[in-house]
Amino acid sequence: MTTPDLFAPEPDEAALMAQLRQTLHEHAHRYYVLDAPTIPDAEYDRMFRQLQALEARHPELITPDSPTQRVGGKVLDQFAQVRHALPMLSIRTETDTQASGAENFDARIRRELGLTDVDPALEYVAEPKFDGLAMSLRFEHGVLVQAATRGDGEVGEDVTQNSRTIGQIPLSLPAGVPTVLEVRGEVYMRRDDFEALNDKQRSLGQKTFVNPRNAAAGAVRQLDPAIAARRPLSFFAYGVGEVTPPDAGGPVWQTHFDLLQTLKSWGFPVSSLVKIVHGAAELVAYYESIGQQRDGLGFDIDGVVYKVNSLSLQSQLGFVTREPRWAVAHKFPAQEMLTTVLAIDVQVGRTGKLTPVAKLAPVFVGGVTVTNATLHNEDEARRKDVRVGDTVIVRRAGDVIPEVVSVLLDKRVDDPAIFTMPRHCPVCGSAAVREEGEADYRCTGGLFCSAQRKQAILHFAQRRAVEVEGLGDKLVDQMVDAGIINTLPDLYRLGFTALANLARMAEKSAQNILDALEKSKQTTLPRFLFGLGIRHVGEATAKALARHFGKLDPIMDASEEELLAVADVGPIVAKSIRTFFDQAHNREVVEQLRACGVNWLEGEPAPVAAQPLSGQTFVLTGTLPTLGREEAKALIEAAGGKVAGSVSKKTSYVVAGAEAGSKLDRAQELGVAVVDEAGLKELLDGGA
DNA sequence: TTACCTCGAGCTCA
DNA sequence: CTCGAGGTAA
Repeated sequence: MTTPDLFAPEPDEAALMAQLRQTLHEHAHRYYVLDAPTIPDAEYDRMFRQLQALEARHPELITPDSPTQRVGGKVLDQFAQVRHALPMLSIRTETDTQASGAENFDARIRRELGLTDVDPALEYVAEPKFDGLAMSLRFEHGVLVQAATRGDGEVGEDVTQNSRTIGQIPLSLPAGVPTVLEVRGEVYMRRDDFEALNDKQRSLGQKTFVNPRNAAAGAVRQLDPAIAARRPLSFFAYGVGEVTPPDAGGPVWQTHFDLLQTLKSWGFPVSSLVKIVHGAAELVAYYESIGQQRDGLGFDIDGVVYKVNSLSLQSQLGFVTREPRWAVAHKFPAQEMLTTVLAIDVQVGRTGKLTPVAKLAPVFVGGVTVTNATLHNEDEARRKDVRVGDTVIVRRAGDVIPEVVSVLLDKRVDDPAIFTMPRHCPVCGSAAVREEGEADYRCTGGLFCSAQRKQAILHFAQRRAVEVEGLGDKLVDQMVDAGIINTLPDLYRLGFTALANLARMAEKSAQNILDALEKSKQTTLPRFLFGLGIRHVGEATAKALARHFGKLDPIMDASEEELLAVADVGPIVAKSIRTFFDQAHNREVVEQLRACGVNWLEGEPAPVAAQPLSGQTFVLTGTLPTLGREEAKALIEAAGGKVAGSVSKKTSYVVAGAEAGSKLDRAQELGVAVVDEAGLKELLDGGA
């Protein structure tokens, strides 16, 4: 034998380390997930320190799944982007927040599956909808390698380091798990942990969090994992993403419930409130039962989720665009609170639209402090009859936008004046008029109105338009108020001194703005078009116009008829574009911007794509053998056709499926051509 | 719409 | 220390 290398680990040290890791994993699972520790904390700490000591001596033996690695991460300077192997889809929300809303889901599923009343009740899994943030955990060969936020569903942020600090997330899985396993679930904060955290924050003189969800979201977004580790987070698994079985064999699970049970056996926390239920009545009962338990749960939920249990039925049901047809989120009714109306302000938008906004005494509703609620327009304000001084019920509708539900009339005092929209713009004093058939009043001041000028500049400078980095609303306010900017081209004529004279604008900031302006000159036609702020021309239309014409001048000179030839441009949009470029001052702005050096690469007009169905109108009736209604509609529209709701002389074809109704009779009366699904497919292929 | 985190930079006071 | 901008999330 040669002289032993003094620094090599003894064989039994390596084994001891492996064994410590294993034991610590087991106890961590009992402690964090099962909430039933079997050894004293001190004993756990002793083993943990022993492993730490061994790892300090043999850093090469540290494994990424070692319990000591939960807090070892380094401070990041930003989160990396991660593309999800399988997109993280969103779940459709049932709009009816009565318990009976659950029946809609059951009815929809039965209809999609072609079941009748005599067929037996369907099996569902019902689970609470946790109020936290969605997370996807990727395990390869049983080791946690990546954790990502949901992002836009396709691409999220890599928050692996922070996820490792969450005790309930296993770092390694038992042998025999799939080689690739993505577990999806919700990171959240328990209410008691949230309270304790806020107590601690208070005692440290640091700011407290408004609600558990925001505290959890904040923790996950920490660049320093050491801070994240001090925020007590929890996790519930509710599904999977990519799964590659070791043997690459057939389906791993038959039902969603099996899947959850397996995840549980592998060490993931799965809610004990997850239940198998049958048929509409049990869905309703589940919703009611969870609603009653809600306050006592120890964590926040905002509803329940129903899923079809059978995975084969799930795949049979498939997806509508990005949402699975086999699941639905059923939220509890939005929380409502009483507050008073302090004032009704009128805001002026970019297009001059006047919007009444109720200024409210601050109330805490559904986790946030609400102080504003839009009243949309005069009719809406009158319909609700909101007046200054009124006591009103507010809620957060559809999750986010605060809404005045109603006025408590018996609490009204002094008979305040009915709200009327001012006939003059509150900012510039120009006449405000309401066109025939329109709901909105508009300030007629145009660019004379400083509010509209500000909005126009902000719109032009935003990221999705020409992007002037660092130019936000406060700065635009200052510049317009100081009179150093009036029109868009003025932006590019700004001098350093004029800028540097503004508040909080010293040399460095002024130079940054000038650099950003210089950079923004090189842009693209769609961005520029969008940035002009032509009514009804959003990003999509700007792109379509740019693609169709290739250059700006032909767009400025196009007749309404020529504009109508652009995909998705109808008479209203065409007229709006024409009106915009008919105004001399708008053309002047464009010329001056070009003269200031704003430029883009112009292209060639795109040949009008051969659209096999353009100009033709279809009406769908009955159930088609393979295509869903939405799918058929999308296919027809993609081929340039239109789908109408009822049959008339102008209808080109009626597409009839099984159990076609009166529309088929009407087609025959009018002599409209009738085709089946196969016939439709031929038409779709026809010109392609 | 509100809340959170992060960054760069200006302001304020020692 | 404070502010504004910019990003993310629900």
